[in-house]
Amino acid sequence: MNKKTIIRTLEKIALYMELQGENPFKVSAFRKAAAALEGDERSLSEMEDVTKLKGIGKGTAAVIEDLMATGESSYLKELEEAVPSGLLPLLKLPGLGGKKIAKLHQELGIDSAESLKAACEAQQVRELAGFAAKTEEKILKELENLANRSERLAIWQLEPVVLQIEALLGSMKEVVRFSVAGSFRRAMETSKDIDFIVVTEAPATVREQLLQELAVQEVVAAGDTKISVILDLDEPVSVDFRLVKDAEYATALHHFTGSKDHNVRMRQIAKARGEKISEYGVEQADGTVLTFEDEAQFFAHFDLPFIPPSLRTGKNEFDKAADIADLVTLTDIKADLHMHTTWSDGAYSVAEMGQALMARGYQYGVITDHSQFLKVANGLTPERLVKQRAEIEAFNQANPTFRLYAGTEMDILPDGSLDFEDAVLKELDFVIASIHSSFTQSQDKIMARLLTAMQNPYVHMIAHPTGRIIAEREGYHPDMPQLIAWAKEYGKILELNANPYRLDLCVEHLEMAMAAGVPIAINTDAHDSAHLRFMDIGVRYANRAWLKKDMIVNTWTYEQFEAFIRRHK
DNA sequence: GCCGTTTTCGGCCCGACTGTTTTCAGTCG
Repeated sequence: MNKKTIIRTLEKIALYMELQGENPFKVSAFRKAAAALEGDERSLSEMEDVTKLKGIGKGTAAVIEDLMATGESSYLKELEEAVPSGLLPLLKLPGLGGKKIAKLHQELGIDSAESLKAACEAQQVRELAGFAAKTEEKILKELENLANRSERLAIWQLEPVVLQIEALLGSMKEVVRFSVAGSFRRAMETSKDIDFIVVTEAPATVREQLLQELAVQEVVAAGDTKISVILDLDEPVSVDFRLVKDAEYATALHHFTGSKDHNVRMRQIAKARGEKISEYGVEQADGTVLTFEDEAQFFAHFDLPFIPPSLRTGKNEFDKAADIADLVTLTDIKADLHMHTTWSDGAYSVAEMGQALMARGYQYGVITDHSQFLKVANGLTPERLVKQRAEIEAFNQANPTFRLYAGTEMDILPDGSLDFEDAVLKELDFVIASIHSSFTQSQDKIMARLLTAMQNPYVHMIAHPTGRIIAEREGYHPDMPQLIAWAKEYGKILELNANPYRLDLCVEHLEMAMAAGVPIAINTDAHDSAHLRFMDIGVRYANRAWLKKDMIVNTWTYEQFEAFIRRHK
């Protein structure tokens, strides 16, 4: 019996109890027990007594023991017999929670979306106490939506929308300051919607402008403090705007950045001190409300360091607060080691990319166009590589305060060989090896290809090591513990590709790499100078894995980096 | 169901909103 199964079982029990209209605190006790197991890094066999964990008591421990002894939970079985599984999807309907669904089941025998639809159409639902015609109509409408509603949207779908809205808010003179919040700010791979905190003294004007300027498909709510719209883009995107006063900015931003679990923990901390946190401020025992200039001051009030948004999981950020100082921030980044130019499939020249790197305040960077195998990307032959190097050197001559290196993103070919001979690689400053083809090969073959690259003395880094695209493509499933072991053995860098399409390595793999002491490079894989902005996403994503900054290659100084790339020469 | 340096009973994060009621329960983020 593994830990994940136990966690899932406890969560499933909570779900079924919810559908019985069970006491919400009892339901949340099972969720807390699951979270307690998840938050503990030890395996089950390493814990002698689970009830020692905060959040696990007699009841939940009994379920765990049952699972360990028999492989299943008799309690869950009872619940499954009592509650039709067809009710589970109904929890996804906005406006319906456990209590109402329990009532529909008990009073009308509803056991599925189909029977709920029939009952609404027969106008039986409006007869129940607590329900009426409006609720019935809403349920019918949401049942329609349930079928064709798109799930969470990927970060690469949301990022351009966020950028566009930021430009709009930045152009509005009534807007004092603003920030994106929610799960996007926490660098989650997918989000249900986008949240913005907007400071203004003229909410009505801002509201009208937003509704006018945005591609609004549907206005869900448009009050003085909250505007909620669905935008008509490639996919419909829900966006919430919270309009607040300047003094409320920090606490509102914190509140709407979440996560929910993080907020719960913060409020418990406040409560223990006789204070009360809300989005409007921190209420003192005497009733006065404190507000803060920014989130850092808000955290400082509770004797906490600034907790970066992507760490706000409610799981371990309070226990590991002392480690936050070791984490990377955008200002630590001194370079970008993976980018393309017009020599292959990029949109800007070598000089333009170099200028863009300098404009970001970096010390160095590497041009890494594709190699000859990638014909669709106009990959470079050895001859063109030589010509490109001359152009890079010319840039360096003209810009002595910055250093642009000549590199390549070389394909690892389907047959396991590398796209350039050692004689070619030897002449390059920095060599990235990556897989862009034959993703469906067996894991053995994929690993054999990666091993060739690992063993080549001129290769410095493996880019986007799994080949995944978020919510689109799983990639080629390398044996990650093995790959990380090789990286350690052969002294290679593994990439955190910061392009929001990829975020590869993922959080879990980054944690494994860091535990093994393998250096990571956060790179944008820019095909356009504007893509250099993805570094921000990469840094926030790296925080989620608690990557220490001295393990991150592109926080190194020019001298440190130089020493690393020259070590075999 | 879980928890306790105000505690073994009484509270468990907080506030807005909606739709139902006519003062509030349920849902949501």
